[in-house]
Order: sequence, then C-alpha cells, then structure tokens
Amino acid sequence: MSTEEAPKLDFMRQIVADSIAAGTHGGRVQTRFPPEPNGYLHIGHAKSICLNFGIAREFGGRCNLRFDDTNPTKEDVEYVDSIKEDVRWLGFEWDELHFASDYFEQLYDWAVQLIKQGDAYVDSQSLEAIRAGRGTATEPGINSPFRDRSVEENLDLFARMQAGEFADGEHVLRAKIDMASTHLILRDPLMYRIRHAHHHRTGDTWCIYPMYDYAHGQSDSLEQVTHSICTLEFETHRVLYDWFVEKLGIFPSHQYEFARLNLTYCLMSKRRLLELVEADVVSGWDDPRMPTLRGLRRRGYTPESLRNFCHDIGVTRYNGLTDMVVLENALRHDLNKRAERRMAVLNPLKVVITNYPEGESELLEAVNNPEDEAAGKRQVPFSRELYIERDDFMEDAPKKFFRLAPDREVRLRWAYFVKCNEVIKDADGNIIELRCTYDPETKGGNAPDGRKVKGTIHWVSAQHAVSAEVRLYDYLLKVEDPADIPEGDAWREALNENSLQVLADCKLEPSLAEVSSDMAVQFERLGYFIADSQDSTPEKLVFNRTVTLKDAWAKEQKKG
RNA sequence: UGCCCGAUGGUGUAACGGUAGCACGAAAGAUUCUGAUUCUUUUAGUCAAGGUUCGAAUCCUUGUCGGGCAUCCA
Repeated sequence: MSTEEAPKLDFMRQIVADSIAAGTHGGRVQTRFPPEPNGYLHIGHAKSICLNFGIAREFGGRCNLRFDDTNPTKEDVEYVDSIKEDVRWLGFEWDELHFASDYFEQLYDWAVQLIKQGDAYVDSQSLEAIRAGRGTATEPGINSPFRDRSVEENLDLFARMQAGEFADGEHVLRAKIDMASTHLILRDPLMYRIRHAHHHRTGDTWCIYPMYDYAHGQSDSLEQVTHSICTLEFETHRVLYDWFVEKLGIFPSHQYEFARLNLTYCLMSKRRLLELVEADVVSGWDDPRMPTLRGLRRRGYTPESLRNFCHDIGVTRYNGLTDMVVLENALRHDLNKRAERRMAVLNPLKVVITNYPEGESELLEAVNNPEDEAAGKRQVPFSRELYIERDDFMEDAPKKFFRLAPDREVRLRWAYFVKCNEVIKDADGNIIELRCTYDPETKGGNAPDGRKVKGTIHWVSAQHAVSAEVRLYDYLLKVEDPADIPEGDAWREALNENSLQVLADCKLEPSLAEVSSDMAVQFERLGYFIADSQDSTPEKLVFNRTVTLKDAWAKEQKKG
C-alpha cells in the first residue's frame, strides 16, 4: 500500500479511528468543548481544545462550543465572551455554538419522564441529612424516607418546585438508583436543586437548575456527540452518564477520559487563579505571569506554539507532570523562525569610543532575522557613545569569558571590533564607564586582516537610544510540583515573591519605538520580548520578556 | 476499609505477542557576526514476583506504588 508511515495516533485518536472503521454512528465524528463560563481559559483548557477541535478537524468531523452553564450563581456573560475570543485566538472555530441552558426545557421534560418511570423522586431531606445518608466509601448509604413517594406526588412536587413554591434547599430531585452501590456516584445522585437565582441567559425563567451529571450527557446526546471527551476526574461519572442515556433511551453519546495537563511551577486550578487575581498577587486574569490564555498572549506566546506544545505532550490516561521547559521550548522554536531581531540593553553600561569622532554618527546595516531572509535588513545608528550590557564586561575575566574585559577585543554586533583600554569608576568603586577604541577597518563586523574575536556583544548608540521599561518574569510558584502545595491558606507560601522584576530604564535601538504589541521581537542574546498590550505607549514604552534565549554561558557559570 | 484508573530513560511519550524508538533535558563536539539557531555523538528505561508462550513492555494472577471518587460545583 502506501510507503508513507501511518501517523502515530494517541489512544484517543485511536478510539476515534476505530469507531470510524467500525462504522459506529455511520462513521460520523462529533466532539465538543464544554467550558463552564465561570472563569478564564488556561493552558490546561488549551489541551482539551486542541484535542476536541483537533480530532474533529483531522477526522472530518465537527466540534461544537458548548457552555456548561447550569449553575447561575457562579457564571457570567463576561466569561462567555472571553472564552469565545480565546478559542478563536488559539486558532479554532466551532461548528455550532450551544448553551446547556438552551436545553433546560428538554431536560425538564426528561426529568418528568424519569419520574413517571419510577427512576427519579423528590427528596425533601435537608442538605445535611442527604449528605449523611450517602454513607462512605466503605459503608453503604441509607434510603431517604421520601424515596418511595408515589409517581403522582413526585410529579406534583417537582412541578411546584419549578413553579417557585419552595425556598432554596427545601427539595431536590434525585435519580432513584442504589444507595448501596459501590459507585458512590450512583447513590441516588441529585438531578435538580432549587436556586432562586438570576441566570445570565435564561433570566428568571427557572428557579430549579440541573446538576452537571444530569445535564452534561443529555446535552451531548442532543448534539449527537459521538465522542464526549473529558478529563480523568469525570471517569467515575461515566457509569451515571450511561445510566441516564439508557433510562431515557436517547442518542448514546459516549464519554472518554484523558489526563489533564499538569505543569511544573504552575497553578492550574481556576479557584487558585481566581484567588491570585482577587488578592492582587497578579494584576489580573491577563497578567503575563498567569497561565491563562490571555496571560500567555500578553506575555507573547503565539497560538502556534501552544498548539505545537499540546501536540508534543501527547494524550494519555497517565497523570503526569510536564516540565515547563517543554512549553518554553515550543515557544522558542516558533519565535526563532518568526521574531525579528533587535538590539536592546537591559542594564546599561556607558562606553565611549575614544577614537571615534565627536558629534558624528553613521548608519550600519543589520540583518532582521537570520532564519528568514525575507525579513530583510535595517539601519542601526552608531556613534561615539554607546551602551552595552553590564554583564558583558568583567574587570577580572576568567578565560572562558568571551566578552569585553580590559585589553580584550570583542565585536559589536553589525558594527566594529572594539578594545577596552580604561575602566572608570565612581568614588565607591563601581564601574560607571568604559573607554574603548575601535578599529575602523572592521566596519560591518569583519576584520580585513582575518583576525578573529571570540565574542560578539550587542549595543545601542546612546544619543539615538529610546528608553523603555522592561518587565522580566519568573514562575509564579517556588515549588516544582503544584500537587505538593498543601490545602488551605498555606499555599500562599509556595508563591515566588520574585516572579516580576521591573527594569525602569532600558536602552533600545530606535526602531523598537514603533513595534506593535502583537509582534514578538528578539532582543539579541537576551530573549524574546513583546510590547505590553495594556501599558506600552509611544511616550512610555513597556516590554515584556516572553522567554529568555537558551544561555550556555549562564549554565557554565552555574557549574562554578 | 469500598469502587474506578494508572505505572516504559530525569521528564513527556511510541512500540497493537516478534529489533524497546522519538522529543525535551543532561554530557561531549562541529559550525556560527546572537555563548542563540543548526548539526553530530553520547547518556539513560519496561514497578515487582509468578504464570501463559518458541517468544511478553504488551496477555493472566498477585503484590507494590501513585491518582481519582462521599459539593444542592463543574
């Protein structure tokens, strides 16, 4: 047959491929991404989005976006708009847009059906009594005293629940399954609770709202979902999912579970992220340190890098911990190809080229992106006074230090070879200026006599430079495995108090004054940066460091 | 003490009873006007014990370890 190797399928795609091969549902593939509109999407959701939309795309299927809005007290339109925007930004478009709340009427009718079948009943116990009656993992639960109400009484009570005759908590509707089941989920799970609350879409039409387990599978069924993909913590719910499908005799959607994403040094629970926002630990949901899609976007992550990352980590049923560097590498890989290079000095050290004529300047040609010839070239101004990075000079330099030091020669990127002759210090002994000489013969960066230099450093012309604030970010957590963070309030101690470092007066080459906030740039030898979409203005430039470049010298230094 | 699920180099994954492979990391080297990129090489693994089989990471049994499940959350 084909000489081409079959693409390796993860277990989920294998399931889909098998069901197509078996002709299940006529070989049709329908998935859905079902977020609850109670928070912003994060990188963990990206994995699910890439899986659901990716499978539909790869197998000629369809994927819906469905908001699981069954809890009016937690949900808000603010979130539905942002979720839509984030899904699109990631690069996906849904076939149909739905809300679980669109199915409230149907869900109600089905509940009536279950009552009539003797498969559901109204329980009038208190919350505490229901909880106590559930039993434990090792002891069976006990039947509610209301479990054997007649169908007529149940129908009447349920109708009156819906009509608003009762206060919150007075009654609930429960599925009548088995209070002694070894699956705790089957111990007469709640289907409806009374909530006199305003719903962001249905307004005050309803005062009873379905629980997740009663709404989710049926919503899938109504949308003819063939593969209902969710994370492992819903695994134990599958038996109930199937129970409703069977009792109702509706389209048999099937649930498949995969392991959610865990990342080192990264908080992923919506609850914790919300706490960070509310406690002003971060500036908001879009703080560049947040793992939210909005945060990542503002930080400078590209949708491509996120999609590639999701592909790289694969899909399994093993609950692992992915190293953050995998994410960062996916990002570097993408940015390396697309980001134009610029020169910027984060911690400026003044350099005077003593043999360069005073008051003069010239334009030198620099390549925009060595990985992409089409990116072209630009002109960079050079003059007598420059700034270089403080880290690029050492007074007592070890042999392995390839940068500037007394009597050592380095190349200024795209410019000239310079040699350091004199170190000027202030009264406290701090180095405040370097006196260097340049070799005019080396213009452009090459010596006609063929001599080599070991190092090339970046620079900016002092008189032409633009000033900017640059924000350097580090992980939000100090602990590698977020699962090690204790429950309760102590988790705050796991926060990295140095996750943000602001450099107030950095010096950038002039072309950086007009770079837009949707274009990543590489500050040569430092990393990838992006103008901050919220705070950067032509008057006050603000750049975010998206990610550093790999740094072999830093690694060498760490070795000692 | 119940039920469900999982376990392959440091990490993430592949191998569908027949050569344990890939990526990231790490180490060494080459190239380089970014100590970047790129390229080469090396490193290191089937949780344990039994069983089935000509042959087991794969199938069976038992054990060990890890995760999930007892919100009127999703």
